[in-house]
Amino acid sequence: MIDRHDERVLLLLGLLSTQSQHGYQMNEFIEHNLGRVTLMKKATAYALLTRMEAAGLVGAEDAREGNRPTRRVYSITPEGTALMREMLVAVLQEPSQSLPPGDIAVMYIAALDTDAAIEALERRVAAMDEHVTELESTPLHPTVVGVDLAIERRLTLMRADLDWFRGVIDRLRGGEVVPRAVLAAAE
Amino acid sequence: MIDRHDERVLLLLGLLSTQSQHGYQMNEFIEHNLGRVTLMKKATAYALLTRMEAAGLVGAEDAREGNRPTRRVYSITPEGTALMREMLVAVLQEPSQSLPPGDIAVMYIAALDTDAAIEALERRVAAMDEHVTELESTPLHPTVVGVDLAIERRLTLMRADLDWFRGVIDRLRGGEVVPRAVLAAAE
DNA sequence: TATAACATGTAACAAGTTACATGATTTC
DNA sequence: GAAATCATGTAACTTGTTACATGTTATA
Repeated sequence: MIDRHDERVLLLLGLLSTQSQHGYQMNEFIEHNLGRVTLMKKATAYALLTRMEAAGLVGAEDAREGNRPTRRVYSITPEGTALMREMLVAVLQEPSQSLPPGDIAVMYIAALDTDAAIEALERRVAAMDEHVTELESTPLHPTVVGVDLAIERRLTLMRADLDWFRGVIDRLRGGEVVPRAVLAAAE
Repeated sequence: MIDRHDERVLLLLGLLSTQSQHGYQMNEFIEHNLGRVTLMKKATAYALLTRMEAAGLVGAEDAREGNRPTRRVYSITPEGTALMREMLVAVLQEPSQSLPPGDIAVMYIAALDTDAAIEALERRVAAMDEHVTELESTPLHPTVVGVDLAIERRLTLMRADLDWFRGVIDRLRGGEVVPRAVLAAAE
Protein backbone atom coordinates (compact mmCIF):
# COMPACT_ATOMS: atom_id res chain seq x y z
CA MET A 1 0.00 0.00 0.00
CA ILE A 2 2.79 2.41 0.86
CA ASP A 3 5.53 2.47 -1.75
CA ARG A 4 8.84 2.24 0.03
CA HIS A 5 10.54 4.10 -2.78
CA ASP A 6 8.13 7.02 -2.95
CA GLU A 7 10.11 10.09 -2.02
CA ARG A 8 6.95 11.99 -1.22
CA VAL A 9 6.34 9.64 1.69
CA LEU A 10 9.88 10.42 2.79
CA LEU A 11 9.14 14.12 2.51
CA LEU A 12 6.03 13.90 4.67
CA LEU A 13 7.72 11.67 7.23
CA GLY A 14 10.62 14.12 7.34
CA LEU A 15 8.32 17.06 7.95
CA LEU A 16 6.60 15.17 10.77
CA SER A 17 9.87 13.91 12.25
CA THR A 18 10.42 17.24 13.95
CA GLN A 19 6.93 18.54 14.58
CA SER A 20 3.43 17.17 14.64
CA GLN A 21 1.49 19.04 12.00
CA HIS A 22 -1.80 19.08 10.19
CA GLY A 23 -2.14 18.56 6.46
CA TYR A 24 -2.91 22.11 5.50
CA GLN A 25 0.14 23.30 7.40
CA MET A 26 2.39 20.83 5.61
CA ASN A 27 0.93 21.71 2.25
CA GLU A 28 1.49 25.42 2.81
CA PHE A 29 5.04 24.78 3.95
CA ILE A 30 5.76 22.64 0.91
CA GLU A 31 4.25 25.20 -1.44
CA HIS A 32 6.14 28.12 0.05
CA ASN A 33 9.46 26.52 0.88
CA LEU A 34 9.88 23.29 -1.03
CA GLY A 35 8.53 24.09 -4.45
CA ARG A 36 11.99 23.41 -5.78
CA VAL A 37 12.26 19.86 -4.53
CA THR A 38 8.81 18.40 -5.12
CA LEU A 39 5.85 18.70 -7.44
CA MET A 40 3.38 16.95 -5.15
CA LYS A 41 -0.08 18.49 -5.18
CA LYS A 42 -2.18 19.15 -2.11
CA ALA A 43 -4.83 16.53 -2.81
CA THR A 44 -2.06 13.97 -3.20
CA ALA A 45 -0.55 14.92 0.15
CA TYR A 46 -3.93 14.56 1.90
CA ALA A 47 -4.45 11.15 0.29
CA LEU A 48 -0.95 10.03 1.19
CA LEU A 49 -1.36 11.10 4.81
CA THR A 50 -4.57 9.08 5.04
CA ARG A 51 -2.82 6.03 3.64
CA MET A 52 0.18 6.54 5.89
CA GLU A 53 -2.12 6.66 8.88
CA ALA A 54 -3.78 3.41 7.82
CA ALA A 55 -0.28 1.90 7.53
CA GLY A 56 0.58 2.97 11.08
CA LEU A 57 3.40 5.29 10.01
CA VAL A 58 1.68 8.29 11.52
CA GLY A 59 -0.94 8.83 14.18
CA ALA A 60 -3.68 11.41 13.86
CA GLU A 61 -5.77 13.46 16.23
CA ASP A 62 -8.47 15.99 15.56
CA ALA A 63 -8.05 19.44 17.04
CA ARG A 64 -10.16 22.55 16.87
CA GLU A 65 -9.45 26.16 17.73
CA GLY A 66 -12.52 28.30 18.12
CA ASN A 67 -14.93 27.89 15.26
CA ARG A 68 -12.33 27.12 12.62
CA PRO A 69 -12.44 23.93 10.61
CA THR A 70 -11.18 20.90 12.48
CA ARG A 71 -7.52 20.18 11.93
CA ARG A 72 -6.27 16.64 11.61
CA VAL A 73 -2.92 16.74 13.37
CA TYR A 74 -0.47 14.01 12.38
CA SER A 75 2.42 12.73 14.45
CA ILE A 76 5.10 10.31 13.35
CA THR A 77 5.02 6.90 15.05
CA PRO A 78 8.02 4.73 15.95
CA GLU A 79 7.17 2.66 12.86
CA GLY A 80 7.23 5.84 10.81
CA THR A 81 10.59 6.85 12.20
CA ALA A 82 11.99 3.41 11.44
CA LEU A 83 10.63 3.48 7.91
CA MET A 84 12.03 6.94 7.35
CA ARG A 85 15.49 5.68 8.27
CA GLU A 86 15.09 2.62 6.03
CA MET A 87 13.89 4.70 3.12
CA LEU A 88 16.70 7.21 3.53
CA VAL A 89 19.30 4.47 3.41
CA ALA A 90 17.55 2.70 0.54
CA VAL A 91 17.18 5.81 -1.61
CA LEU A 92 20.67 7.12 -0.85
CA GLN A 93 22.44 3.88 -1.55
CA GLU A 94 20.87 3.00 -4.84
CA PRO A 95 21.66 5.32 -7.72
CA SER A 96 18.53 6.36 -9.54
CA GLN A 97 18.56 4.99 -13.05
CA SER A 98 16.64 7.99 -14.22
CA LEU A 99 16.11 9.00 -17.79
CA PRO A 100 16.95 12.68 -18.13
CA PRO A 101 14.14 14.46 -19.98
CA GLY A 102 15.25 15.58 -23.39
CA ASP A 103 17.22 12.46 -24.17
CA ILE A 104 14.89 11.36 -26.95
CA ALA A 105 15.21 14.77 -28.54
CA VAL A 106 18.98 14.64 -28.18
CA MET A 107 18.92 11.27 -29.87
CA TYR A 108 17.11 12.70 -32.87
CA ILE A 109 18.96 15.99 -33.02
CA ALA A 110 20.50 15.08 -36.36
CA ALA A 111 17.02 15.01 -37.87
CA LEU A 112 17.02 18.81 -37.71
CA ASP A 113 19.13 20.81 -40.06
CA THR A 114 22.20 22.20 -38.39
CA ASP A 115 21.07 25.80 -38.18
CA ALA A 116 17.76 24.96 -36.57
CA ALA A 117 19.50 22.67 -34.10
CA ILE A 118 22.04 25.31 -33.16
CA GLU A 119 19.35 27.93 -32.73
CA ALA A 120 17.29 25.68 -30.47
CA LEU A 121 20.31 24.69 -28.38
CA GLU A 122 21.43 28.28 -28.02
CA ARG A 123 18.04 29.14 -26.56
CA ARG A 124 18.37 26.22 -24.20
CA VAL A 125 21.84 27.17 -23.09
CA ALA A 126 20.76 30.76 -22.48
CA ALA A 127 17.81 29.64 -20.37
CA MET A 128 19.94 27.19 -18.42
CA ASP A 129 22.56 29.83 -17.81
CA GLU A 130 19.95 32.16 -16.43
CA HIS A 131 18.66 29.40 -14.24
CA VAL A 132 22.07 28.57 -12.87
CA THR A 133 22.70 32.22 -12.06
CA GLU A 134 19.38 32.42 -10.29
CA LEU A 135 20.06 29.32 -8.23
CA GLU A 136 23.54 30.55 -7.35
CA SER A 137 22.13 33.75 -5.97
CA THR A 138 19.49 31.97 -3.90
CA PRO A 139 20.17 32.66 -0.25
CA LEU A 140 20.79 29.72 2.04
CA HIS A 141 17.52 28.17 3.06
CA PRO A 142 16.45 29.58 6.40
CA THR A 143 14.30 26.77 7.72
CA VAL A 144 14.80 23.37 6.28
CA VAL A 145 18.24 22.00 6.91
CA GLY A 146 19.45 20.12 3.88
CA VAL A 147 17.60 21.99 1.19
CA ASP A 148 20.84 23.77 0.43
CA LEU A 149 22.54 20.46 -0.14
CA ALA A 150 19.85 19.40 -2.59
CA ILE A 151 20.09 22.74 -4.40
CA GLU A 152 23.85 22.39 -4.55
CA ARG A 153 23.45 19.03 -6.22
CA ARG A 154 21.02 20.45 -8.73
CA LEU A 155 23.47 23.21 -9.54
CA THR A 156 26.22 20.68 -10.10
CA LEU A 157 24.08 18.64 -12.46
CA MET A 158 22.82 21.70 -14.29
CA ARG A 159 26.31 23.05 -14.83
CA ALA A 160 27.47 19.73 -16.22
CA ASP A 161 24.49 19.56 -18.54
CA LEU A 162 25.06 23.14 -19.62
CA ASP A 163 28.70 22.50 -20.47
CA TRP A 164 27.78 19.41 -22.39
CA PHE A 165 25.22 21.25 -24.49
CA ARG A 166 27.75 24.00 -25.20
CA GLY A 167 30.05 21.31 -26.47
CA VAL A 168 27.34 19.94 -28.74
CA ILE A 169 26.79 23.40 -30.21
CA ASP A 170 30.51 23.62 -30.93
CA ARG A 171 30.45 20.25 -32.61
CA LEU A 172 27.42 21.24 -34.66
CA ARG A 173 29.29 24.37 -35.75
CA GLY A 174 32.36 22.32 -36.58
CA GLY A 175 30.32 19.96 -38.70
CA GLU A 176 30.94 17.00 -36.45
CA VAL A 177 27.26 16.31 -36.00
CA VAL A 178 25.56 16.43 -39.34
CA PRO A 179 21.92 16.11 -40.29
CA ARG A 180 21.08 12.71 -41.63
CA ALA A 181 18.46 10.02 -41.65
CA VAL A 182 17.75 8.92 -38.15
CA LEU A 183 17.73 5.19 -38.63
CA ALA A 184 20.69 3.56 -40.27
CA ALA A 185 18.94 0.23 -40.31
CA ALA A 186 16.05 -1.36 -38.51
CA GLU A 187 16.60 -5.04 -38.02
CA MET B 1 -5.29 14.65 -27.46
CA ILE B 2 -1.63 14.30 -28.37
CA ASP B 3 0.70 15.89 -25.83
CA ARG B 4 3.21 17.99 -27.73
CA HIS B 5 5.75 17.52 -24.99
CA ASP B 6 5.50 13.75 -24.74
CA GLU B 7 8.88 12.40 -25.74
CA ARG B 8 7.40 9.00 -26.45
CA VAL B 9 5.46 10.50 -29.34
CA LEU B 10 8.74 11.92 -30.55
CA LEU B 11 10.33 8.50 -30.26
CA LEU B 12 7.61 6.82 -32.33
CA LEU B 13 7.61 9.58 -34.93
CA GLY B 14 11.39 9.28 -35.13
CA LEU B 15 11.22 5.56 -35.70
CA LEU B 16 8.64 6.04 -38.44
CA SER B 17 10.50 8.96 -40.02
CA THR B 18 12.84 6.56 -41.76
CA GLN B 19 10.77 3.45 -42.27
CA SER B 20 7.14 2.51 -42.21
CA GLN B 21 6.75 -0.10 -39.53
CA HIS B 22 4.17 -2.04 -37.61
CA GLY B 23 3.70 -1.77 -33.87
CA TYR B 24 5.18 -5.07 -32.89
CA GLN B 25 8.29 -4.28 -34.89
CA MET B 26 8.72 -0.93 -33.16
CA ASN B 27 8.14 -2.46 -29.76
CA GLU B 28 10.75 -5.14 -30.36
CA PHE B 29 13.21 -2.56 -31.59
CA ILE B 30 12.63 -0.36 -28.58
CA GLU B 31 12.96 -3.27 -26.19
CA HIS B 32 16.17 -4.56 -27.76
CA ASN B 33 17.90 -1.32 -28.68
CA LEU B 34 16.40 1.58 -26.79
CA GLY B 35 15.86 0.19 -23.31
CA ARG B 36 18.34 2.80 -22.10
CA VAL B 37 16.40 5.79 -23.35
CA THR B 38 12.78 4.96 -22.64
CA LEU B 39 10.62 3.01 -20.24
CA MET B 40 7.54 2.94 -22.44
CA LYS B 41 5.64 -0.35 -22.31
CA LYS B 42 4.24 -2.16 -25.31
CA ALA B 43 0.58 -1.58 -24.53
CA THR B 44 1.33 2.12 -24.21
CA ALA B 45 3.01 2.20 -27.59
CA TYR B 46 0.04 0.50 -29.24
CA ALA B 47 -2.35 2.96 -27.61
CA LEU B 48 -0.20 5.92 -28.61
CA LEU B 49 -0.01 4.75 -32.21
CA THR B 50 -3.80 4.50 -32.32
CA ARG B 51 -4.13 8.03 -30.98
CA MET B 52 -1.46 9.34 -33.32
CA GLU B 53 -3.34 7.84 -36.24
CA ALA B 54 -6.55 9.53 -35.11
CA ALA B 55 -4.61 12.79 -34.93
CA GLY B 56 -3.39 12.40 -38.47
CA LEU B 57 0.28 12.17 -37.53
CA VAL B 58 0.60 8.72 -39.00
CA GLY B 59 -1.30 6.71 -41.57
CA ALA B 60 -1.97 3.02 -41.19
CA GLU B 61 -2.52 0.09 -43.48
CA ASP B 62 -3.20 -3.53 -42.72
CA ALA B 63 -0.89 -6.08 -44.23
CA ARG B 64 -0.78 -9.85 -44.01
CA GLU B 65 1.89 -12.36 -44.92
CA GLY B 66 0.64 -15.91 -45.24
CA ASN B 67 -1.48 -16.90 -42.30
CA ARG B 68 0.29 -14.74 -39.73
CA PRO B 69 -1.62 -12.20 -37.69
CA THR B 70 -2.44 -9.03 -39.58
CA ARG B 71 0.12 -6.28 -39.15
CA ARG B 72 -0.92 -2.70 -38.86
CA VAL B 73 1.78 -0.85 -40.75
CA TYR B 74 2.19 2.82 -39.83
CA SER B 75 3.73 5.52 -41.97
CA ILE B 76 4.50 9.06 -40.94
CA THR B 77 2.39 11.76 -42.62
CA PRO B 78 3.51 15.27 -43.60
CA GLU B 79 1.70 16.49 -40.47
CA GLY B 80 3.67 13.97 -38.44
CA THR B 81 6.96 15.10 -39.95
CA ALA B 82 6.09 18.72 -39.22
CA LEU B 83 5.13 17.92 -35.64
CA MET B 84 8.31 15.95 -35.14
CA ARG B 85 10.33 18.98 -36.18
CA GLU B 86 8.29 21.26 -33.90
CA MET B 87 8.62 18.91 -30.97
CA LEU B 88 12.35 18.52 -31.48
CA VAL B 89 12.85 22.27 -31.43
CA ALA B 90 10.50 22.71 -28.49
CA VAL B 91 12.10 20.01 -26.35
CA LEU B 92 15.65 20.98 -27.24
CA GLN B 93 15.20 24.66 -26.59
CA GLU B 94 13.53 24.51 -23.22
CA PRO B 95 15.61 23.12 -20.38
CA SER B 96 13.75 20.47 -18.44
CA GLN B 97 13.11 21.66 -14.95
CA SER B 98 13.37 18.12 -13.72
CA LEU B 99 13.69 17.04 -10.14
CA PRO B 100 16.53 14.55 -9.89
CA PRO B 101 15.36 11.47 -7.98
CA GLY B 102 17.05 11.24 -4.62
CA ASP B 103 16.85 14.92 -3.86
CA ILE B 104 14.41 14.48 -0.99
CA ALA B 105 16.71 11.91 0.55
CA VAL B 106 19.68 14.22 0.08
CA MET B 107 17.70 16.93 1.82
CA TYR B 108 17.18 14.73 4.85
CA ILE B 109 20.63 13.16 4.89
CA ALA B 110 21.43 14.83 8.19
CA ALA B 111 18.63 12.86 9.81
CA LEU B 112 20.86 9.78 9.60
CA ASP B 113 23.82 9.43 11.86
CA THR B 114 27.07 10.09 10.08
CA ASP B 115 28.26 6.50 9.86
CA ALA B 116 25.03 5.24 8.37
CA ALA B 117 25.00 8.09 5.87
CA ILE B 118 28.58 7.44 4.80
CA GLU B 119 27.92 3.73 4.43
CA ALA B 120 24.87 4.31 2.26
CA LEU B 121 26.64 6.86 0.09
CA GLU B 122 29.64 4.62 -0.37
CA ARG B 123 27.37 1.92 -1.72
CA ARG B 124 25.83 4.46 -4.06
CA VAL B 125 29.16 5.70 -5.28
CA ALA B 126 30.38 2.16 -5.89
CA ALA B 127 27.26 1.32 -7.89
CA MET B 128 27.48 4.54 -9.88
CA ASP B 129 31.12 3.92 -10.60
CA GLU B 130 30.34 0.49 -11.94
CA HIS B 131 27.59 1.93 -14.03
CA VAL B 132 29.82 4.59 -15.51
CA THR B 133 32.42 2.00 -16.39
CA GLU B 134 29.78 -0.13 -18.05
CA LEU B 135 28.45 2.77 -20.10
CA GLU B 136 31.95 3.81 -21.10
CA SER B 137 32.63 0.36 -22.47
CA THR B 138 29.37 0.21 -24.41
CA PRO B 139 30.18 0.01 -28.09
CA LEU B 140 28.88 2.72 -30.35
CA HIS B 141 25.28 2.06 -31.22
CA PRO B 142 25.15 0.23 -34.53
CA THR B 143 21.73 1.25 -35.77
CA VAL B 144 20.19 4.34 -34.31
CA VAL B 145 22.21 7.43 -35.01
CA GLY B 146 22.14 9.70 -32.03
CA VAL B 147 21.80 7.14 -29.30
CA ASP B 148 25.50 7.58 -28.67
CA LEU B 149 24.97 11.28 -28.14
CA ALA B 150 22.25 10.58 -25.57
CA ILE B 151 24.46 8.04 -23.82
CA GLU B 152 27.31 10.54 -23.80
CA ARG B 153 25.06 13.06 -22.08
CA ARG B 154 24.02 10.50 -19.49
CA LEU B 155 27.66 9.72 -18.81
CA THR B 156 28.42 13.38 -18.34
CA LEU B 157 25.58 13.81 -15.87
CA MET B 158 26.42 10.63 -14.03
CA ARG B 159 30.06 11.58 -13.64
CA ALA B 160 29.11 14.97 -12.25
CA ASP B 161 26.68 13.39 -9.81
CA LEU B 162 29.28 10.84 -8.81
CA ASP B 163 31.87 13.49 -8.08
CA TRP B 164 29.38 15.48 -6.09
CA PHE B 165 28.46 12.51 -3.93
CA ARG B 166 32.15 11.76 -3.33
CA GLY B 167 32.48 15.32 -2.11
CA VAL B 168 29.56 14.85 0.27
CA ILE B 169 31.20 11.74 1.72
CA ASP B 170 34.36 13.75 2.30
CA ARG B 171 32.39 16.46 4.02
CA LEU B 172 30.59 13.92 6.17
CA ARG B 173 33.99 12.48 7.16
CA GLY B 174 35.29 15.95 7.91
CA GLY B 175 32.32 16.68 10.13
CA GLU B 176 31.01 19.43 7.89
CA VAL B 177 27.61 17.82 7.58
CA VAL B 178 26.41 16.76 10.98
CA PRO B 179 23.31 14.88 12.06
CA ARG B 180 20.69 17.16 13.47
CA ALA B 181 16.99 17.81 13.62
CA VAL B 182 15.64 18.25 10.16
CA LEU B 183 13.45 21.25 10.69
CA ALA B 184 14.95 24.31 12.24
CA ALA B 185 11.61 26.02 12.37
CA ALA B 186 8.28 25.63 10.71
CA GLU B 187 6.54 28.90 10.26
C1' DT C 1 3.87 -32.11 -27.28
C1' DA C 2 4.69 -28.02 -25.21
C1' DT C 3 6.22 -23.47 -25.40
C1' DA C 4 8.11 -19.59 -27.56
C1' DA C 5 7.56 -16.13 -31.13
C1' DC C 6 4.42 -13.52 -33.82
C1' DA C 7 0.92 -9.46 -33.55
C1' DT C 8 -2.63 -6.71 -31.66
C1' DG C 9 -5.52 -5.18 -28.47
C1' DT C 10 -8.83 -5.13 -24.26
C1' DA C 11 -10.23 -5.16 -19.33
C1' DA C 12 -9.26 -4.30 -14.72
C1' DC C 13 -6.73 -1.81 -11.73
C1' DA C 14 -3.81 1.89 -9.61
C1' DA C 15 -2.51 6.55 -9.05
C1' DG C 16 -2.33 11.42 -9.80
C1' DT C 17 -4.52 15.95 -11.18
C1' DT C 18 -8.13 19.36 -11.56
C1' DA C 19 -11.94 21.29 -9.98
C1' DC C 20 -15.13 21.73 -6.73
C1' DA C 21 -17.97 21.40 -2.23
C1' DT C 22 -18.21 22.96 2.43
C1' DG C 23 -18.59 26.73 5.78
C1' DA C 24 -16.51 29.97 9.03
C1' DT C 25 -13.51 34.04 9.47
C1' DT C 26 -10.57 37.74 8.28
C1' DT C 27 -9.27 41.34 5.10
C1' DC C 28 -10.06 44.85 1.45
C1' DG D 1 -20.23 43.16 0.55
C1' DA D 2 -16.73 40.57 -2.05
C1' DA D 3 -12.91 37.98 -1.91
C1' DA D 4 -9.22 35.57 0.18
C1' DT D 5 -7.72 32.42 3.90
C1' DC D 6 -8.46 28.47 6.59
C1' DA D 7 -8.92 23.15 6.29
C1' DT D 8 -10.25 18.88 4.44
C1' DG D 9 -11.80 15.96 1.32
C1' DT D 10 -14.51 13.96 -2.86
C1' DA D 11 -15.76 13.14 -7.82
C1' DA D 12 -14.56 13.00 -12.43
C1' DC D 13 -11.06 12.52 -15.54
C1' DT D 14 -6.71 11.06 -17.60
C1' DT D 15 -3.02 8.06 -18.03
C1' DG D 16 -0.21 4.08 -17.49
C1' DT D 17 0.56 -0.79 -16.11
C1' DT D 18 -0.37 -5.70 -15.71
C1' DA D 19 -2.39 -9.49 -17.23
C1' DC D 20 -4.76 -11.77 -20.42
C1' DA D 21 -7.36 -13.17 -24.83
C1' DT D 22 -6.68 -14.62 -29.52
C1' DG D 23 -4.80 -17.88 -32.97
C1' DT D 24 -1.02 -19.26 -36.09
C1' DT D 25 3.69 -20.96 -36.90
C1' DA D 26 8.31 -22.29 -35.72
C1' DT D 27 11.22 -24.50 -32.35
C1' DA D 28 12.73 -27.77 -28.59
